[in-house]
Amino acid sequence: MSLQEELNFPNPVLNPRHETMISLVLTGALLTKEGDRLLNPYGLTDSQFNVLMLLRYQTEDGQLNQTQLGRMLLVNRSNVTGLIDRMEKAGWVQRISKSGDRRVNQIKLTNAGRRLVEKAEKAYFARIEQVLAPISESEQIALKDMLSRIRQSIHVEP
Amino acid sequence: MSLQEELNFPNPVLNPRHETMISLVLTGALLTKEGDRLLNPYGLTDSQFNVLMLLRYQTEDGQLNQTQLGRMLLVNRSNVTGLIDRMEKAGWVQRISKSGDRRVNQIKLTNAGRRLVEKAEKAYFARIEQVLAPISESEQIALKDMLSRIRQSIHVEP
DNA sequence: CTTGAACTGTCATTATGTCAACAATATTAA
DNA sequence: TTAATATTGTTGACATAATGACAGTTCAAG
Repeated sequence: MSLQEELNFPNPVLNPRHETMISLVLTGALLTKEGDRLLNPYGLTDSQFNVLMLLRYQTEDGQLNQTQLGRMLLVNRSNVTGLIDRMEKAGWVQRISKSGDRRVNQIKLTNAGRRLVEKAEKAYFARIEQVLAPISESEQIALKDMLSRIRQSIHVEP
Repeated sequence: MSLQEELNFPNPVLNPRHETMISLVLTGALLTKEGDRLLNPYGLTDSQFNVLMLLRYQTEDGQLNQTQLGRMLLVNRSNVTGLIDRMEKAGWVQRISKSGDRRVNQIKLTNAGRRLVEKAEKAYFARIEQVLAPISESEQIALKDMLSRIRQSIHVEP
């Protein structure tokens, strides 16, 4: 199906670069929405799942502070306040004050949070397998390489 | 630069499918943020620019109703109300009641809206050229094809 | 023709994201 | 040591998005 049909456009997108751009943004958005849909039965949003996964796989000692979380999620640290507020209220993480730096909140998975992410990631990984099934292993490498080059190119000053 | 470095992760992402997934979502998010950054000097958000572009290039008669806009932007029509409210207040679009169906608002570019999108799209297209420059024409075709297959695969029932 | 279904736009609620400003705390320079 | 600078988390204002409910309108089945 063409991009034009997918988006209910009456006219084709003429500029090929523009079409590639739309295709990239659209795919990212649809994958995010699909993640949200999949995680909904677990009471999780996509952002909350990402926090749980970071605390599970991307810590030195099981803890990350809010600024580190913001950096890894690529969002402003002001967002992390509310995100952790809601997750703490749900009982999945807790704030622990850091000894030696009273500015810092260390965030840590609770047992409930760990159990939840273990369940949710199973469904998530299974769905990823399905969604990426039509891409062969060598294609996947080529895809990652192209995406990486595009991201590098964004960071170069316009 | 590896995905791990880009995201300030202390550990690598072990599952290759998961890494591809992260790469796709990340690239879409960064491109969207870059669009927002680029459009900011014009007083536009990414969503508002998309509305202007749809009204410029994807209409039969210069008009789209709010439900059509929602479908083309891939958002719920309830969001379009506020989006058009703000754009109408800014003077870029106007609501026109449809003769023959009193439920419908037809949305139309104003002259100010047309002038604005003509300026903004120049900067936008120029930036797209830069960002996608590291991808050759044949790579671009392969990329679009892979992305299209992934999107089709999302729509298949899990 | 009337009744019920479908569609359109709006609104409230919730969650996420931006940015700018702020107080508290740490760190660096003089 | 003191003064300037930087960092951390929070808050408020604003924009976007999903969902569910609603009234008004149109359409279709009977």
